[in-house]
Amino acid sequence: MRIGELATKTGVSVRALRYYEEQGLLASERSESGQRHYPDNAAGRVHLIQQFYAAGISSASILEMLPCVVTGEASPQVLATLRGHRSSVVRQIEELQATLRQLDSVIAGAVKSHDSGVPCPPG
Amino acid sequence: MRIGELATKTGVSVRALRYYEEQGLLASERSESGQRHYPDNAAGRVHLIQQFYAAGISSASILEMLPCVVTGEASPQVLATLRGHRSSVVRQIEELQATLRQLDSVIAGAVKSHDSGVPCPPG
DNA sequence: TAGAAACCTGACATTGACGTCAGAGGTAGC
DNA sequence: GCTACCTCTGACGTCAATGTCAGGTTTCTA
Repeated sequence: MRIGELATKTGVSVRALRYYEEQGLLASERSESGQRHYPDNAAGRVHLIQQFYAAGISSASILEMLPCVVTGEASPQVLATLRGHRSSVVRQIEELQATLRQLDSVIAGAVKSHDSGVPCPPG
Repeated sequence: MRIGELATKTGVSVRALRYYEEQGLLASERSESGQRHYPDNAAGRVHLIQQFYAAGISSASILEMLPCVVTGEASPQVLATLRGHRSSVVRQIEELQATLRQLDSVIAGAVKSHDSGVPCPPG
């Protein structure tokens, strides 16, 4: 498929896909005229990249890990990187769960005070 | 306490604390000469701000929510904002958990293949 | 075979939470 | 009162993942 189709299929912009290629994260075959063509599994790859970005992992680190994610194998150095990111992800989850509890308690309190007619901010 | 002490106490840079004030997130009293002075509970406030930033919430949104987090009350509009952020946080947690599973499976596979002497990348 | 729509490269713009530097004034221990 | 360190404002720099625009080529559709 061409880049536009991959973009709509994944919900990622064309610009972003070109950027991924620039970073070495997403390969493409080129037609005679230079247009990019992607295999069907490219969408999965894009989702994987997005997932890592969402975890705050940089392009360079993703580049390091990607082949190992695909093949399921890793050198000791890459394994260390993977474990580092793993613990970072665990920390992030814990922080977000704390944030969630915080938000829940505020929401619960707010709903109650709204029931009793005491909104905030006043006005 | 002055800004430097608050910075070391919270692990947040002096620059960041000034930025929080600039955004209206963190108040301070000023001495005769213009230096900032913070009450003891400022550290807790800073941690709260950091927590929200970590959840991908913008300064403007934090500014909207903060008084309600403190007082435990919220107007209907703010309540909607809170709920929006809540579901965003839930999504983030789910995504991170998926990422965690992904990393774990790669790590498990990598450890196994390393045991059997097949590292990746080769070399 | 037009003409629209998609694609190309290249390059500058954006956003947000800070980093960093300059130049000047404040504060605390000796 | 000297010295070292802290703080002030203001302003420009940074970083990373895009947005956006220009100017040109390719591909699809009527």
